[in-house]
Amino acid sequence: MPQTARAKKLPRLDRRAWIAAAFAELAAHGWDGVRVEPMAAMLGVTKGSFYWHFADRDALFAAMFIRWAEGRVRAIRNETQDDADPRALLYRLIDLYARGPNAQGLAIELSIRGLARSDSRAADAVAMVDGERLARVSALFSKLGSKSSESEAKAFLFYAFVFGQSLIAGRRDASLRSAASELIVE
Amino acid sequence: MPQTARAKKLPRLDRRAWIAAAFAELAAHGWDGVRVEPMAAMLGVTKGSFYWHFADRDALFAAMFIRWAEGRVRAIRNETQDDADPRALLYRLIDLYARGPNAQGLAIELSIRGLARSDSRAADAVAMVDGERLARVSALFSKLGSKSSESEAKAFLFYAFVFGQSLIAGRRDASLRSAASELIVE
DNA sequence: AAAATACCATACGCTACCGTATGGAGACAA
DNA sequence: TTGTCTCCATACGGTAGCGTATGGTATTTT
Repeated sequence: MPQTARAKKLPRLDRRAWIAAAFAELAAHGWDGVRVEPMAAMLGVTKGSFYWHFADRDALFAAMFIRWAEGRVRAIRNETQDDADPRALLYRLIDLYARGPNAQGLAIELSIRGLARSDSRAADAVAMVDGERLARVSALFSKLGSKSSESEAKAFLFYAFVFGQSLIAGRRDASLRSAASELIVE
Repeated sequence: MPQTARAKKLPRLDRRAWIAAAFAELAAHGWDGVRVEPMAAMLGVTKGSFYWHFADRDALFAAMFIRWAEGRVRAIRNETQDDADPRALLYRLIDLYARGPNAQGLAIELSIRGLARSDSRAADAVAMVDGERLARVSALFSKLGSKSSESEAKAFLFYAFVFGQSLIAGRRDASLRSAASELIVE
């Protein structure tokens, strides 16, 4: 019997497709959701596909760490490249990480940071991303007139706030958030 | 044959013992680690014990949410009750949540906050805790001379920083942390 | 066209748990 | 002592998912 091609047009999958699906599940249900067989069903294939592209489930995780780190580093570079007003850029960054549209990316970030406490590869990935982000934001504060040491402290405060704020309370209080933002940027 | 009492003296377990063990596993391996049979083995009993004290695994989770919320509310009340210098109290709170000894409690907190995005009971628990914490810290800033609205914003910033800082980087930079702390408390 | 290669289906064994059913063992009361 | 109640052991059936083995189809290469 024919192997029941899953969509007539059979768009063979590659690693990227699997990784993308894995990130979607990670955002929706955490690491518990990233399971081979259910994902295969959603993609309309079987495990056979997965185990051709990846050695095992752990190899998928490793690939996710690397892809996430690369993507985040590229993102922060783009977001801080245009030389607009540094102050406006900072506010834009806060919005970028706090607002609704990025809820998925935020969930992914928090999940990876959660794993980083026990998985060294995940820890390496967040260290890389944090290093780049802190350096970029620190540079912005320097442009605003802070000394080197002070701009580093402000950058640390800035990012700690951005992520901490995402952990606290429902996103009901946008006014509280903006008020707190002003306290940082001055 | 005798039922091989697990320690000669057989200290029967109660709900509290199970919940305590569950929190230990949660801190160490996340929600994935909170599993009935492995925990029973560590406690030196069998599942029979668990399913006598709890209806199922989900009932354990529910109990953990409640216990955690109650404990955290009690804790923040104790920590802000003595009327020492508000400024010193704020610095002490930062240390309390950031330093090493509380790594376990922090891991638990982050795990629960992670679940809160999909579990409404967990979300209720963190909402209760956040409400109490923000109220208490807001009161401290008010004592320092801030207006009502401003002290709320500062409390929000304060707690966002405290938790965000725990997510960022290894705890290598204590100096960065203290410098950022001063930026908040002034 | 034939052969090699890339990608996937099918089927299987295996382990780790969940939850249930039932029957004790030990304490405490009558 | 005899019952009753609390707490746990043992044993079982069931499911979900991991990884493997093997063969089949489509696609590219020669």
